[in-house]
Amino acid sequence: MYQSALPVPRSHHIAEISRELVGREVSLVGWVYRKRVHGGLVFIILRDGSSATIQCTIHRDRVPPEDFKQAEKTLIEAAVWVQGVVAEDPRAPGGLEVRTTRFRELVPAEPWPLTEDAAKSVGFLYDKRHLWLRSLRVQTVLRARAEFCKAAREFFEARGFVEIHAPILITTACEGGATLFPVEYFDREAYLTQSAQLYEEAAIAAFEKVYTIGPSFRAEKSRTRKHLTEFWQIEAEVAYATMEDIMRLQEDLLSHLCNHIAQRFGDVLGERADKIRVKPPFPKITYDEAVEIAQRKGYDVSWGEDFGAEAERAIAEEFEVPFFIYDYPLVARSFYCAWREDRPEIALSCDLWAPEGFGEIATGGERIADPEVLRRRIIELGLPLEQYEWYIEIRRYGLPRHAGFGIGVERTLRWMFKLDHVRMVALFPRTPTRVEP
RNA sequence: GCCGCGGUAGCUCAGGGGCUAGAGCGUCGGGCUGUUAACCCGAAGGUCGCCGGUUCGAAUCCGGCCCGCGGCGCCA
Repeated sequence: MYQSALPVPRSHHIAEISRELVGREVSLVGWVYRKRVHGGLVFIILRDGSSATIQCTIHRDRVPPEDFKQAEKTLIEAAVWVQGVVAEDPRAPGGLEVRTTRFRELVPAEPWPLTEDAAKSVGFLYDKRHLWLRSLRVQTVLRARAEFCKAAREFFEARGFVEIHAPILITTACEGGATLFPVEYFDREAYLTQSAQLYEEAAIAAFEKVYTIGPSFRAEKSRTRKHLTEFWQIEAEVAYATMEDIMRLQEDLLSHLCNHIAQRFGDVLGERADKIRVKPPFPKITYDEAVEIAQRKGYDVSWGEDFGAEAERAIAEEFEVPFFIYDYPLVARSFYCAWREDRPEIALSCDLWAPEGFGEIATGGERIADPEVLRRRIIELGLPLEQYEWYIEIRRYGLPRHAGFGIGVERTLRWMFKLDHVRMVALFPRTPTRVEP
């Protein structure tokens, strides 16, 4: 016979408790978020999977003796069951509380290591990330990440894109070879993917429009607030598209994501919700104009180089909404990048930057569609031609001009919520100094 | 990879050649029927990151190493 893992009745989730339930009896299951004992009165702030909390009051003379004893002894993060009557009370946080009639500790907890003092230690919090993610603050960001990806799917599905899942184990480098994580693959060496792009390019000859949401890995020892060694991208690739088309697609996508998050997280975002309610078109400046801004603000950028951290911040501080930088020098871009016919030193490539000093969140552009041009480019850059034969071969069978982009999930959410570090957006962030827990 | 800061109780930190290494929070025991990170009294809790050196004596000084944090570089 089937037996539930929940040995007690549950009538509501905490998020469902409202003034309409005042006077009604409810039974709740959750975790002890805070506990305060006042002799014959115990206050327990309960939270559950609905990411809401409610205060439960347990009076010694209103519950069975054993129930009171359990309430008095239970520790933070123990799983408990509470039955009681919803009451309005100005003394309760949020104005509502549950006047408890029955209490049971379902699963005990040891003393909770994440004390208020522990919050001062970033290293300790990430050491205990498996516990820290129970905090409401972390939950909010992770929930936003889930909504972010859901909204992206809605966006692409409504436009007829096909979702693909590109391989994680690869042998063909997409960016610089030095940044690949090697993996023992039987008697060969393989790598963890840096991007789904090359595989998306193969798939557009089947579906015309594809997208993917998945992980990317970069073996760079970058100690910054915008780098993870394992991060997620939303990538899309479109047949018959130009750089301009792909810029429009990015504007539409990011606007959709921003408005979705602003609507769902208006309460935590406060005034910032309006700030991120952006709409197309976004400002567009050339690389040369970006260099001018940097130089005007006192940062030295020589043509053909990427912007340093300070210059990037300075440029991004000039804007209030996301913006594009296009007409990048070809030397600063990857091997697959197409270029302007009238100015071969200029790539058909653009970056999408978040404003307010945040900087780059997405890169996109048109790819080389001609097999011979691509071959020459690979040779010119000294890349291992044999590994790219399949990638070139796609182009020998009717591959039209096409373009695509990849937008960083963590970086974009970092900007939306104005977070200190991209690692706050990852369930278990991976950085050069951290692969655990 | 470079520069800087740090590692002392479960957590945050103080101490900076010499009695038994301290405080707050948390935990445990006691008290308290309206708290909001409750409060009051008491107690337990330590490989002072690791290795070596100097010294009568090292948590403390010196050298090396490891780890973490912040920034830069690299990079999407």
